[in-house]
This record gives sequence, C-alpha cells and structure tokens, in this order.
Amino acid sequence: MTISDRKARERAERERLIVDQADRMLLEQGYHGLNLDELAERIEYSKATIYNHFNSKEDLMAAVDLRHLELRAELFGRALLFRGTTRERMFVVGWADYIIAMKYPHWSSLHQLMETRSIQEKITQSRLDACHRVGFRCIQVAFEIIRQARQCGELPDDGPSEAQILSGLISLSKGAHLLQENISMFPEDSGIRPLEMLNLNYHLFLDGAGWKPLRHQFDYDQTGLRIRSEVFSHELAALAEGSPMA
Amino acid sequence: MTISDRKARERAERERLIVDQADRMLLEQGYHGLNLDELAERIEYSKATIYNHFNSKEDLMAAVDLRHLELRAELFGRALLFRGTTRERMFVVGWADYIIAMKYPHWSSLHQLMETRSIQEKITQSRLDACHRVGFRCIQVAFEIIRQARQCGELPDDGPSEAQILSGLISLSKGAHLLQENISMFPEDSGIRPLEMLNLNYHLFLDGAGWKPLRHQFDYDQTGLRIRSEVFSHELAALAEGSPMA
DNA sequence: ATCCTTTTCTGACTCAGAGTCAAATTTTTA
DNA sequence: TAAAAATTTGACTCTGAGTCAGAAAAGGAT
Repeated sequence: MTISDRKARERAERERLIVDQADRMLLEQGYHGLNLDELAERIEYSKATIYNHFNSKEDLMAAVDLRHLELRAELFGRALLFRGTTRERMFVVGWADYIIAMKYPHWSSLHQLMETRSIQEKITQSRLDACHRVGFRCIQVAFEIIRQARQCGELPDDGPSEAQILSGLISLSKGAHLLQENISMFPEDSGIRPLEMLNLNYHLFLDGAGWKPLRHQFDYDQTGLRIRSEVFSHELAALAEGSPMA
Repeated sequence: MTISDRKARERAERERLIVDQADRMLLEQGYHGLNLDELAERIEYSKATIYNHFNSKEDLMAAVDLRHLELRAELFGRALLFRGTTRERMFVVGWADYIIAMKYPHWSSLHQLMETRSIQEKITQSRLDACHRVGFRCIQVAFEIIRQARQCGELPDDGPSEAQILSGLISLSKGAHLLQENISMFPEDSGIRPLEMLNLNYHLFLDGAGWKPLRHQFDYDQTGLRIRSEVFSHELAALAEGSPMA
C-alpha cells in the first residue's frame, strides 16, 4: 500500500502547513485575526481545503492548542527522570510549566479561550478526546510523583490525598496563568505578580501538605539551578536572557 | 431638573430590562444563544436601542458580568464583620466565593469567557474600569484581612508578603473554578473534585504560610457552621429551595 | 392647541466571515 | 488512453453583529 502511504503523508504534511500558519496568525493577530479566507490565501489552498481537514475554525484552533499541549507533555515527562527527592522532581514540572509560558506567551491566552464552554461546543469529539488524552499525560506525571512521595515516606501517610494535592497544584498553576493574563485588573501598586509568585506559592502549599523536605530543610535554590542546567538548558538557551522566577 | 431625572431613571430601568433578559438568555442558551435580534424581540425594543446602551454584544455581556461581580463584592464585604480570628474571617471570603458558584453556576463560565483577551478587546474602557473597580473591592477585603492578621501576629512577620498570600488564595480559587468547568478533561476515576477540595487546599496553603491558628489547632468545622448560619443563612436558604436568581 | 426643537427609537439596510457544494481538476487504475 | 476515484476549489449561502437616515415621540414656547 505504498500509494496510500504517500497520500497519508501528504495529507499530514498539509495539515501541518495549515496548523503552522494558523498558529502564526494567532500569534500575530490574536483570535479575531485568524480569518480563514486570509489563512487560505497564505497557505495557497482554498478555504474549502481547510474544511477538508477541520470541521470548524474552533476545531482548527484546537489543533494548534493540541500541538502546544504535546510539547508540554514532553517537558513534563522529563520530571520523572530527575535524580533527587520527590519534591524536587515535582518542581521540575513547575519549571516546565513556567518555561512553556515564557516561550509561548500567546499560548496562555489561546489555551484559556480553548477551555471555554462556548468554544469547546464546536470542536470535534475526537479532537477533544485527543486534547484530553495529552492533558492527562501531563497530569499523570504529577500523579506519579505524588505517589512516589507517599511510597517513600516523604509525603506523610495521614496527609491529604493524592487527588487533593494534585488539584491544589493544578489550581495554583492555572490560577496564576489566568491572573497573569488579566494583570491589568490590579492597580499597579498592588504588588501582585502572579507568575513570579507561583514558585513560592507551590512551596507554601507543599509545606502545608507536609511534603518533606520542607522549604527550610533544603536548598531549593540549588535545585532550581540544577533543573535549569540539567533538564531545560536547551530550552532556556533558546529563550532570550532575563527570566524572573526566583 | 426633575424631567431629566425621570429620563435618567427610565434609561436605567430600560438598561436593567436589557441586562436582565440578556442574563436569562445566557443562562438558558449560553453564549451562542445570546442573539441580539432575539433579545430585541424579547424586550420589545429594536436592536438599535440595545446599541444605544451598549457598544457591542461583549459590552452587554460585561454588564451582565458586572452585576454578578457586585453581588460578589457585597458577600465578600461581610467577611470584615465576622467576629473571630483573622483566619476564620478569611474563610468567610472562601464561603462567599463558594456560595456564588453554587447559586449562579452559569456565571462561572460566563466570567471565564469575559476574562478572555478576545472578549475584553471589545468592551468599552469605562465598563472595563467598572469591572476592575468592583473586582478590586473584592480583593481589598482579602487584603485587609491579611493585613489585620499580620498586625495581630497571627501571621508571622517574617512570613510571605501580603501580595504573595493574596495571589496564592486567588489562584487557588480561580484555578478550582476553571477545573470545575472543565471537569470532563479528567477521567472519572481520577477522584479530582476541584470545588469540594478547594476548602482543604486553602487550609494547606495557609498552614504553609504559617497563618495561626493552624488547621490542627482549631475547630474550623465549627467555623464553617457559624459562617453558614450567621453570615449566609439567607443565601443558603434560598439555595436549598432551588430558586436561582433571587 | 400649534409649531418648532430636541431627544429617542427603529426599519431596513451593510458587511464580514464562517461554512457549503456542485463541478472542475488531478491522480489512480485498468 | 479512457474510465473511475479522489481531491480541490470558485462561487456561492447564511447568520448575526453592527449602522444610520429618517420617523416618532417628548419637551418647550407662544
């Protein structure tokens, strides 16, 4: 079946072309700037061809989102390989999250929009499922680390449940990204800088959950340095200098 | 100027009529169900009249959102009057947040949409400012309570900054509501129930921040009972009867 | 009441852009 | 090389937000 193999490849390539260009337009001009007539012109195919791949504009946007989600899952996965305490490993996940936000600042607002009911209504079920699967891969990494922590006693047996801790960490992350998007709703002097504060918030929460070693029993700054150089040096080099995140 | 007074009143009344009906349509049929032609028919005015009050569909939705925000600010404000420790007072805010979510389940998704870049672009600056002002009133309540806690020593002087704690609490809340909206992205057996877990997450976080009395030094269940009966009994009674939109 | 002015309202548009489809074009097969 | 199958597209439709010139109503002066 060599011909249909080639056709499948060509189809996948065209799909990539469409998603690439859509991503670029989203970056340059935001949601309203993603106009399918213009997109068709840019990729030098007709609009109907786009609809041959995607059922709606939102479906296409989900494909863009999905691609970022996949990268995210890849970066998250590296946490499992990090040599150190379980709590250190969890911070690799936090760093991955942060790096994605820095590297693709527009993705945050796209993803926020994609998680909206009114958008999700218009996405193909199969693509929605794909998004959920990848999203769940990310979560499973965190879940696995929490499980390890409990097993090796770094997380007390009588402490909060795995799901509880997971929900707290995800909430902290999602909430911080949301706040960052809407930073303008705070007066300038409020001193709230969500993303910069996220790291310490993780620590406060995990201290509260009793995840050893506690913040004061360990040099987590050192961990940050190790993570940056051992796990994400490539990604950080690609980023221009000057990133906060204490 | 009694005539222009009357006119202003009539105008405000019509505006209320529009916002009421828009809110109802949003509740019944979601974002896409809010069709301005249909809305015009329902209120028995022409569509152009709607545009006499609001600059765009999104602007109208912001007005709906604003009304809920105002109720929220009202409920939050009650926290300052609660007699108890500062940490108990903070939990009044948490409960207010929860009650709003229960009472207006559709508001959560509306508000999520309203905080989106692509929507905010289309809102009048003055209305956006109004939203921010009310939102900030909510935040100030929490800020004030944190300040009191520091002052009376329940929050250690060498602990995290006010803004740090505030950002954590807001993130936990926003994140949990976001997760609740997208609960379908978790497999059923994951055991994640964001809103139910939110309360304990607040406690873990505040324990981590060292806000006395810690979770184990105090009967916070009792506090919950007191808050329900002393502060929000009226709202909870209305809720139990299942009468949305008081 | 009558006429003029100001304010408010609306019918009948425009316009953008998502989404469709029958027919043209290209590719495969025989 | 011609019929069949798959792919692509130009030219549509359709929805719904947003506009505006002029009609209608209200206010004010005589």
